[in-house]
Amino acid sequence: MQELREVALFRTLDDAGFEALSRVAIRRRFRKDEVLFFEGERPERLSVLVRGELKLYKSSEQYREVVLHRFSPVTLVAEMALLNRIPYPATARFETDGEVLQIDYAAFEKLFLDDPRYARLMILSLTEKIRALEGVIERNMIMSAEERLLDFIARTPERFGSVPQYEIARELNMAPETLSRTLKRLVKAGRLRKEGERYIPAPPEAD
Amino acid sequence: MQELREVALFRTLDDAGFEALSRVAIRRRFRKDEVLFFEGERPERLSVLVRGELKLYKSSEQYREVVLHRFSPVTLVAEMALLNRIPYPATARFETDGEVLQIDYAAFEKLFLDDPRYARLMILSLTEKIRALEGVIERNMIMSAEERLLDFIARTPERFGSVPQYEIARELNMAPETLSRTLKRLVKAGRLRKEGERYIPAPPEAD
DNA sequence: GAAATCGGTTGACCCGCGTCAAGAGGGATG
DNA sequence: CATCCCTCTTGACGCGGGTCAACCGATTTC
Repeated sequence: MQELREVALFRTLDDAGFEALSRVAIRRRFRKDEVLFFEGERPERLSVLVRGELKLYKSSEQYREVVLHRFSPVTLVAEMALLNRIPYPATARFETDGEVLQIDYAAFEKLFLDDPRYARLMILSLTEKIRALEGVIERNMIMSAEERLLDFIARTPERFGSVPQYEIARELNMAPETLSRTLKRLVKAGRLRKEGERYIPAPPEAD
Repeated sequence: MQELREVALFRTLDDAGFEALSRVAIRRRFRKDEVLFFEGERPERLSVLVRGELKLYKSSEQYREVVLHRFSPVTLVAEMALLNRIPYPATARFETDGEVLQIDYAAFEKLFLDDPRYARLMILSLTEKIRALEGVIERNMIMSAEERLLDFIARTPERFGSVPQYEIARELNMAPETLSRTLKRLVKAGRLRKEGERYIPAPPEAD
């Protein structure tokens, strides 16, 4: 249960509180592609991701899928729904094998709701989620595929070459074909340079 | 300054606190189309909308525009940015003439940060914003124009007739032409019935 | 009563991007 | 060496929805 110590929220606990928390926490294992919870389900427990990659996404009958978050350990998952006792607004699915620790709501409430430090941390965690959602909107509704790609290369140039392109395409929410075409177009327009597997942004100067 | 009493957050204040708040609050008037703050600007003050309609939106050079919120009085605006001292992630522009009360950050901090009730209310306000953002994502990325329209009619059928259609189109984030065409298509397909100015959902039964 | 205005409709067209299908290169494996 | 299998590329095509422009009533204004 040592992983619990890594969650900022739980650092507010004294040893007795932590002891109590450990007693009620349940460890659950998941395989790749298994679902932690579905959109619309009612949350019963607080989940803490301690191993594996977890994807939180919305989807429709029309097969569209929008990834709201990709969680890496160690982090709280979907505390918003739990706090408000509302159905999960999205589905969480493991992208690798993974593990969560779950704490039932009653215990969670007893341990935290009266602790003033808890509130500060919860506010922090919530503002993080707001920023993440704003990022999703920014990237998927404001930016074109081309802008998204340039932004991605500027932020994490090392991903090219270390990971297959279809993987990058998924992260960028575009078809692999679109990625390939966009790369080619940008190189031809002189806005990117190809160096081996990598692509680096070219300054907008004529030579 | 009586409007301040209407904000949930400020109800936590005792009379002395409220008195102090009133002394530091500044009232500012805005005309339609004026900007309260721009995306990227650093927040200095907490703004409370007390009159008029305020639109919070993101936009890009490619002229795309996504409305994150439409605020009606009385409500806090963009407290997230202020809390985290980060630049505003979006632009706020008045859609009608309006007024805000502004409280500078130092005063705000002094009055609230130590009040435990404040934290609960701030958490509430933040979770509201998260839900709103999730709604934006749901409506604009998951739903098609048709689904958005049906959803809108199901929720607020009375808007048709009481407001021009181009207005409704803007709320639904689609061109007026698209709205007109979609309405026509749905009526022809028997999924909507037109009653005067109104449209009502038709059950999916053949007669 | 003619002209202007305004909201809504309709057709033509375009753009971004997804999907489908057919290669093209390059390791691994027989 | 030949054959798979992967990943990436390329072309053809389609779909949703935006934009432009013309047009159609219904009111208002002169």
